[in-house]
Amino acid sequence: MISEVASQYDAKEVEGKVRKFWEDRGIYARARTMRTGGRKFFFVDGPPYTTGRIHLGTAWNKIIKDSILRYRSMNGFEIKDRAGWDMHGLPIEVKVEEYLGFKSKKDIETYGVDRFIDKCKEFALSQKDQMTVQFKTLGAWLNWEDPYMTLKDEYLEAAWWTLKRANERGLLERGFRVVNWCPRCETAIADAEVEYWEETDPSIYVKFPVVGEENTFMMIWTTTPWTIPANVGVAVHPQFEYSKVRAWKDDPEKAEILIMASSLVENVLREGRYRDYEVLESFAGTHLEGLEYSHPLADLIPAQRDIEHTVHLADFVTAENTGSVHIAPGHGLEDFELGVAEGMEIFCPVGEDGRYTSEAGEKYAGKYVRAANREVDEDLADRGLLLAEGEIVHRYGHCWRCKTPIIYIATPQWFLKISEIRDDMLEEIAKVKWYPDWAGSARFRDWISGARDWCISRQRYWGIPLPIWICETCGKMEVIGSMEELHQRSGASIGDLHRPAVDLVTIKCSCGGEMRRVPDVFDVWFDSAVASWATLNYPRDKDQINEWWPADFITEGHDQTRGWFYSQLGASMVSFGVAPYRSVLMHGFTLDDKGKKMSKSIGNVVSPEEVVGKFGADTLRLYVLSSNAPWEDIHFSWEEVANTHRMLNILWNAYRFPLPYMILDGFDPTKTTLDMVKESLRPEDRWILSRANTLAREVETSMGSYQLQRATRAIADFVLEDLSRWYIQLVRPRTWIETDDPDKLAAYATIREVMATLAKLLAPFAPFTAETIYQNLVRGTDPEVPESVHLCDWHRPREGLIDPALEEEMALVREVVEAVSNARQKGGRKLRWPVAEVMISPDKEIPDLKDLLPVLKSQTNSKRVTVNAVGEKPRMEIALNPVPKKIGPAFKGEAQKVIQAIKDANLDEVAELVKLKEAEKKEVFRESPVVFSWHLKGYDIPLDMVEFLEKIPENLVAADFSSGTVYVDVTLTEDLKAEGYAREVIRRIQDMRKEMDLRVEEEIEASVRLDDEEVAGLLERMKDYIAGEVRARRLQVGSEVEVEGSLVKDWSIEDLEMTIGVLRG
RNA sequence: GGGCCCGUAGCUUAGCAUGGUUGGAGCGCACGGCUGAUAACCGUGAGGUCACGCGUUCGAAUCGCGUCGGGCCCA
Repeated sequence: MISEVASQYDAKEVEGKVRKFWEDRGIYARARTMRTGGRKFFFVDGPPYTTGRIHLGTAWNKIIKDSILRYRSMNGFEIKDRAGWDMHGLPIEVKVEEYLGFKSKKDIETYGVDRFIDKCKEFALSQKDQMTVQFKTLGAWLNWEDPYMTLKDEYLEAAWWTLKRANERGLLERGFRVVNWCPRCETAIADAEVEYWEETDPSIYVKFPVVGEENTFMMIWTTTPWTIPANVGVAVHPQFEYSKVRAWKDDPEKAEILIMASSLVENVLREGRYRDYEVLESFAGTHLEGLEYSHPLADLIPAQRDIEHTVHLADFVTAENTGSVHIAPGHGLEDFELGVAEGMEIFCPVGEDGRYTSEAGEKYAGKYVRAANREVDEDLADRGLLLAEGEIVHRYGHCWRCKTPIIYIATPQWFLKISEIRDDMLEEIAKVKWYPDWAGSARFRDWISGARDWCISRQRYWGIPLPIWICETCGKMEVIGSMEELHQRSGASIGDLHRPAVDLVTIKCSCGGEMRRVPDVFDVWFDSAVASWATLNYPRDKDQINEWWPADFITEGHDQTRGWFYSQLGASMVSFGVAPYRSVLMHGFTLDDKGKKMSKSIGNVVSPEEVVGKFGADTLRLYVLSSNAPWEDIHFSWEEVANTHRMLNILWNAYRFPLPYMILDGFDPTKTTLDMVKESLRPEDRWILSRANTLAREVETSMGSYQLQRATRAIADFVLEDLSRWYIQLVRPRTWIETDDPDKLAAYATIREVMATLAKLLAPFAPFTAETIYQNLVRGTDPEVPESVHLCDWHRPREGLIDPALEEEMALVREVVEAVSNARQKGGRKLRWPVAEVMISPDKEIPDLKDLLPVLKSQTNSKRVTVNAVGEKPRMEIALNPVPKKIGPAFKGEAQKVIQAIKDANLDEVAELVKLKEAEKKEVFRESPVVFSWHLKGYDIPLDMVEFLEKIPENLVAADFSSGTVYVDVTLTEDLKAEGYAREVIRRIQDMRKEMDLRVEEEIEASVRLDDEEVAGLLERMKDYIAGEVRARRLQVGSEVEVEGSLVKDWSIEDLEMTIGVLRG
């Protein structure tokens, strides 16, 4: 049974019903199980971090995934699609710390690590649940019942196993390295976790006293005075030229000797407010190598007294500030590398809490480094070693969770030696199919080329514990790969692999000593890095991985180039030596309408709930899918969202329009199939069927390269242009036919077929609307078909129904109708008034329109349509135009008479002129030109003195289309007038029926009073026609008519007053 | 500072890999039309230094270089 539907597209209602239907009938699960045995499609969900709220970007991400998976499923693929959740790490720790009011790690220890971990877990799980609901609202079909969660034991084991593999392959290394360090969180953080923004910092120029040369200084510049206590060297560039200058302020006798890059001398002396200087000597940087200097604060920092300070050569030095760089290997990455290479002491007198240790000397010990900047400046100044101090605004790194400025300190950490497998990685990504291509060939490639060793250890609690045990006695190290292995090695059974339980497990070493776990946890990026096998429960489950791995497809935002695309590749190369994915679609970001990033502080954030609340999930889905190519950023625009919604509303109207008629006629598509009405199909029916299948082809092609915007735009264009604006207009009169006319049944069957096709094409993108249409028009009439549109096979284009020639013809017809519309407007004749003739004059070959002439006639409301041969035009009236500029000089005094004679020329005389002009045209091609003259009333008039003006006859109005011109004859005859007035009256009565809320088939009695005898007479002639159109049992028209009815209204038609009454029959 | 991407009407965009009639649409605006899809729909019109500059070419929105603005990532 087909049912009538709401007159407005109500997303909330539609989506609520469909969601319930899916749940009640277990449609999702069936969609997956029914494809068992099909070609496998392994999709790995990039796990969103469990923040509790999804944003527009994550919504878009899941919508893309869902559309592609639905499409694949309909195409017969057996799909693996566990949803994933990223649940460990600092962000949750920080939230829980805030919630508990903690300030440092000590608070956590006091509170109890076990209780803290429980809280983190609780937090992560509840936020996961909240987000699941939000994703489901979007219609995103993933396996939500059994998602992979990074906090599950089997997931932890996947990470453990991977690290064990890394160790077996010699890619795990413990190293003393300089790392990004958050002094508040007291942990190393990854490069990816550092957030940069502008910060004001000191900018100081410091003089380092050269040993053995009185009053001589190496000049260095720094923005981190607190690193001066850890200084152990100075670097200069071997190729730069340096100068030793004698500079003074007031008294030349009190001059100092300063060493710096020659090109920067002026700059440094200006900073130090020197009055004048002289260059003593200049030399290459190499000349300075080995030069010894003393630490400027050696008297305050006892440890510095035993360190030898010298100048070193380094390529990373730039010609800025002084051209000499202060080197503190304990506090800088380049410093550290240079320090190790040059055998410097790695001096790091700063603790994990960001405070100086006792090694920094009594004066500094216990002070927070950034707060000590001022004090270091003063101490330098007191010793006469501060040349200048100022401020600088520059980008500085911060902990992306707690926003504390990071510091660099040298600490022992665990690393994966990515630098050793970099080349293999480059080789592997070349085998991956990237959408768009440059995401892999340019962007990702660049990133990997610069890849460094990956610091995977964190000094935190809520994460996967590093499965590394070290013997306290002999230092032997062992990496454990699973819970079972841990049990076998230690004898201990623990219910949960998280801290702190795992910290207590000890293993007997072969030396007889006791092995303890290193206290670190994994960098949270390592969690998601193992997702492609963890989601298959590998290594616990050894079978699935053979069936599915590697992933066929993943898709994430372009920030994941350095994130998940990379971390997964790294972990997979370490474990398996190949890339974990076969194809990657990189998508964009959602920005605001001005192209700016959405941020809470600017207040331009739009949430997905807001959009869904106002317009519904299908609108949001179609909007994000169609607005851009997936890899471009979306500039979110409410206006465009509203526009998308409008399209859905039009689709809804197109869908619901035929329903009442079909119901009234008891239309049963299983009994009246398209095949059965084949003979009755009109050309326009064949046309819309052709268009629908052409559309299917376009959608398929676009999906082949993940051009979701092309697929969805093609569908929207079809709905608006072909279905709503054209086919529905053409088919309307046929639905009013009352008998069981084959013509009507053909229309019904066509509409149903087109809507069924459209529902399937729309299913991946607007699953709710598609389901609603399908349930009513397809499933509702045929219990044999699949229960849901999402259980259907994809609508493969039916080539037999595609007729390109017909599509071309119809395109032309539409152009002509448009042109006629244009001409009518120029001629002041509205469409309701029929015209006698439309004449098409092509100026080039056009397709044969024979089949479509009835369409042309009805849509242009004309009595006759004529198609002329190419170049043939209606007979023009020809006006002669004398050219006074030429006539004047030749005829002088006679000129005015000649001009008048030309104007007065009779038809015969004009005909002679036409003949001459044509002859002249041909003459051009001959060797000897002949001068023609027109003999008129005794004058010989050279032809260039007369021009033709073609004048369209009064009764015609013209308008151009792409292949010619249309002429519309707007002459009004009595018959045309009668019909025009009749249609005006019909339209008013229909309007009143509508106002009275009458059912389509209900009968009425109507009366029309007007004071114009002529028009009354015309209407009288059309009485039967009018009565038929408005279903009036009785109709009275005239000046004496007594108007009565349940509704009486006055109307003004073409400046003529009428009173119309409608009585419920 | 570096890499990759983007910049077309007030707004959202097509076209750009393979340079070639007057750069297409939609929304919004103005005017008109249609009417049992009706809080919908259709036509016409106005609206463009194709971010800017230089170059290649007979010819550039399209190719190259540079500048500016935006995004992601890095330093």
